[in-house]
Amino acid sequence: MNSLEQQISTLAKAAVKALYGVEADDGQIQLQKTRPEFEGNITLVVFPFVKMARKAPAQVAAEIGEWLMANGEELIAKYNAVQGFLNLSISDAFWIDQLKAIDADEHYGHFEQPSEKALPFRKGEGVGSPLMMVEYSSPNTNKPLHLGHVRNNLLGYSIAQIQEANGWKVVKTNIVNDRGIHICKSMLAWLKFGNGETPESSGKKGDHLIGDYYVRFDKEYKAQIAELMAAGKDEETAKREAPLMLEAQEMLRKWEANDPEVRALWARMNEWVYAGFDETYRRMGVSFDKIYYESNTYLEGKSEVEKGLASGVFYRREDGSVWADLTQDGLDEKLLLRSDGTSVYMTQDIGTAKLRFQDYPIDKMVYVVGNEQEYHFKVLSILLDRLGFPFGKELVHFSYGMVELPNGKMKSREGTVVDADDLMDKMVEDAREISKDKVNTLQGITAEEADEIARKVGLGALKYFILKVDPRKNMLFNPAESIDFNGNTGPFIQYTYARIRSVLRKAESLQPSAVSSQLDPKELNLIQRLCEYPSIVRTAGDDFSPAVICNYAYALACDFNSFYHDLSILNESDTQKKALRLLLSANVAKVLCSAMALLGIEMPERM
RNA sequence: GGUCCGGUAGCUCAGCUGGAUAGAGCAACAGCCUUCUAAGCUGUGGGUCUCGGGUUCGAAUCCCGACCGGAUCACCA
Repeated sequence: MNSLEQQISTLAKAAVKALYGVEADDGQIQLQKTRPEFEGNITLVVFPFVKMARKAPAQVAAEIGEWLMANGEELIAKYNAVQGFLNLSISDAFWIDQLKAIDADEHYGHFEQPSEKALPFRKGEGVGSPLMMVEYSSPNTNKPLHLGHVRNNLLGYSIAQIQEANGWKVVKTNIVNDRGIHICKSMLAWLKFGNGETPESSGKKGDHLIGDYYVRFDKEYKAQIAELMAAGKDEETAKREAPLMLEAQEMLRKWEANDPEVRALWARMNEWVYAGFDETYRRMGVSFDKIYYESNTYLEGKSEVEKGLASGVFYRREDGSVWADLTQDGLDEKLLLRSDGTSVYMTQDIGTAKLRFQDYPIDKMVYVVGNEQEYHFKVLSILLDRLGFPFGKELVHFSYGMVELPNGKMKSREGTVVDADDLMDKMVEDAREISKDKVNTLQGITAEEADEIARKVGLGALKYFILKVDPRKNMLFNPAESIDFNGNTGPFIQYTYARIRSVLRKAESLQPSAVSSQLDPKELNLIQRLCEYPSIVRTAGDDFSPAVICNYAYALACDFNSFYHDLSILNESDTQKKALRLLLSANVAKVLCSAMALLGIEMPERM
């Protein structure tokens, strides 16, 4: 609730008290933005008072309207009552004050402290902002990043920005799954079929090179299975006994036993992958404050499980495997250590949590991981809590939906993936193509500037396309249809910004003190929109939803374009009106830029 | 089968803490550039908000029940 809503709310309560002698509670004060087809800015829904007034809704609305006009201290300029809706027109002076306040606030829309709703269990104990750790990306090191990872990375990065704006100290982290059978598969295929190929020798990006051998492994493995089945084995047996699989498993055992050769190869190939990932991350514009590797955390997890075993949180079965009993919580029993003593995913996550908590005073832990792992995180939350991690019980699994292709899910091994690097290339290329038609507006720019614009716009289109969808929902990506640059898109918002910047470049300095005191409806509408921004940031933070920011930025850009179309800024002869429009435009640009920054989208000065 | 999530225009999606005649974009059609960037603006057509009950002044929104789609319930990650 912003200050206007607060003021109206207080006045409305007083009106109800004075007119009908009843104390209205907060839940009965329902305010909404007035629909465009009616006159007014803010609307009070009076249905809740109809019973206590024992009058027709329209009459109640009119009575409250009259009272507010008489007692509203010039805040309310006009009112009209339509059925049970009381539409209030707020005075121009109020809006102009709001605009000046927004202009004066360098960090408009950013908060010092998290909202009440988001406050953690350690409330008040620490000094300064509470700390939120956001884990995202978390790739396997056997293949390059694809569109699914892109959604994860963009959501994770954006959520981190949004929470920072909401007053959290945020640590972005990445847990790299750098060990396991999948990496061994790539390693083995490379040894057998690679002929010593390196990123340098082939010119391939390291992660792509490794990914190629992962696919190669699968191909050869399937051939062996087919061979065994042709020789009379059933499928299960063939899968289990295929020589390549046995070799890969042997390699994993050697890795766990610290075999120097296997470890050296593993380290070398992982380095190739990291170099490739770094490039993709840099291009995507995401970053991390701290990176953990599972090869370093899984042993920590084992010892945590041992401790839990000693303290009776877990139990050991006859075959030596270790389990947690979650039946009290309505869940199953969960394996933590296999009978051969090796760790599972859950074990590693416990170990990672331990190290993280040693490294940072975490108040809130957020895992950005797909919705197929909801059960896993439900269990992890309970286990961390039982093991005594303060953030365990309230950990947030920021669960998002899959990215689907027209023919279904993406599968790395089957090659039905949209590669992250290719996709970014394509987007930037498309942006460059489109801007070629705009030579008249972009004349005189250097090749570097043109590259920068294409990069920002192409990536902006991609990021907005992904982030505007409610994270919880599955989303569809059709590679055959290119992502739009018109309509409800990133470039639309960037274009709006570039237009404003162009106007501001041509204008003299801003003079907030010399603005007009009269507002055109389009101007008022824009100011009102700007006023919504802080509460939008709060909602996006509380709900973990970059989509909320997207919707807002789009609405703001729409409002501005309508204003821009109807009213002249630089050619306005009334200097006070001109000053107001410049001030307004500058602040729309500021808020658009701020909102897009929360999405990780950069704004071009011209396009 | 149990649990969780989703179903809104031809397509992609908003709206969901109950409020006025359910909104955008794309696609289709018709207009607007001698004037601050036309990646823009304006208009037209397009809906059984999956279905059936219930709650109430009022339901796309809340509750119950179907149906459809997805995820998950591994000594996988």
